Amino acid sequence: MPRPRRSPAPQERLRDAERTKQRILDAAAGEFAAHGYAGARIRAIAERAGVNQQLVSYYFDGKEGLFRAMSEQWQQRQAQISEPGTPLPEQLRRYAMENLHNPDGVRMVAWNGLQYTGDDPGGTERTAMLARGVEQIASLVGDDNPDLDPHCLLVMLMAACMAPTTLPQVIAGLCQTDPKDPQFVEHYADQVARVAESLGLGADSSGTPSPARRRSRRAGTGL
Amino acid sequence: MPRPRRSPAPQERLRDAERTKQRILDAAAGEFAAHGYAGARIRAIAERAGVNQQLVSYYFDGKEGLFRAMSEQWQQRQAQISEPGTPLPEQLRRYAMENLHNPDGVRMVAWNGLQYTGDDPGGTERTAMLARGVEQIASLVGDDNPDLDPHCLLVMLMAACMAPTTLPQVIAGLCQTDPKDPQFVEHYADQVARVAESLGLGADSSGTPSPARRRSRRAGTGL
DNA sequence: CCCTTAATCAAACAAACGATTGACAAACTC
DNA sequence: GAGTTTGTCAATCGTTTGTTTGATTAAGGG
Repeated sequence: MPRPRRSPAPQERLRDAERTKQRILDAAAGEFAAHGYAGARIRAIAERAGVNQQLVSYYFDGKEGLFRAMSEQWQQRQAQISEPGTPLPEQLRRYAMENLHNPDGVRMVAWNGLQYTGDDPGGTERTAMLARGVEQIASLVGDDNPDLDPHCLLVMLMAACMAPTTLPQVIAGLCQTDPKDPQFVEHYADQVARVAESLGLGADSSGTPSPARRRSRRAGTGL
Repeated sequence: MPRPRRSPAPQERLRDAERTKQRILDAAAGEFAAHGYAGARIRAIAERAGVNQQLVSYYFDGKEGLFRAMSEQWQQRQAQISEPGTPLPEQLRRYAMENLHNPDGVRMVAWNGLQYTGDDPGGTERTAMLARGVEQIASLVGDDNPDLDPHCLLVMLMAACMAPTTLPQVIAGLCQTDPKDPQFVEHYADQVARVAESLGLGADSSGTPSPARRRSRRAGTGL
């Protein structure tokens, strides 16, 4: 049995600063997403990460420093999930599905919104990503309905996508469903996409017709 | 100078349990709305109310009891601000204006959403109020677009209305505006109403055409 | 193999939190 | 007006919080 003395693959060391830092960051993401900044507990984060509580102060600048570091890394990842060239309704459908596949990310944005005091750690990337969406909207709805502000419209759609995470009480009361139920989230995501189509956003900038539409049609509204 | 010994108007007493309780409730609303449950401080609430901290435990069942009592009273008030018979776009415009006139109310709903664990203190009234909105939507959009779920649509619109409070970072980054600026909020509220109209919700159930539309028109969308 | 560096931990610390205690005085009862 | 009730407060308590200290041990370089 060959004993690898200097294996090229980094063998599992007992002490690895980078690995430990990442473990803490991941644990922090879960804890902050679950309870917000004020509700999160350093002890709980350390326990999740399986490390001593003191390491949080050792590697980061206390609770606030950890929160800032975690926010930046998180948003940096988050800003790279959008594929350009995808039709808007499909993009919205996918973002609404984040309520199911990445609820922590959605919650993070929501917490940051309520705790917003003027500075937005790592918000530049998200803004850049969203700006592309604004352009898509502008090119689609611009000549059709010149009184609609693309910026506001995108904000509305984004808020709408996040509703299963941000307004679960309302959904539970109104739809008589568990807001986390995969079937409902899928239904809701579909509805968001359909609303976007109804607003005339059903084609991407290259003129490709939206493939997501199924039985949806649009008769005269009488307006 | 007549000294009123038994004035019919309740003269200002030095000690008035009901008045103090209400002061605490009001202060609690401001504090909880500003910082959420975990971030709110009993000391700060007592300071806001101008009373001794101990009175919170005396009149209510600790922090949690105070939060519950405050939530119930708040939502009970909140559920009575909707005037039936108002066209949906106008109702939405007014609700979006709450971001300006009653930001605490909007923030309360948002905090409750993120902290939702299954029970919703006093959510029955809000559900009843929103159920009327669902019926309006159903009667308006039902035969026009049978694939749109009125429940989901109302949830989306409500989340969209709350965006200036729930997603101020996004608005600040995307619209280059102060999300609290009255001019912007007015603009945003107008936009929400216009979107509702574009979705075919521009008339109330009695068939009255929407009075809120100004320059908005509706050409063929090409769909 | 020794010695320095760095990663980790257990224990303790001061501050802040929510809650309790006991005293006191205004308001009400008779 | 005496006595009971009750609204209020100052002071303090036990707990939890985030952080710091000092010791311990793995890792790496000579």
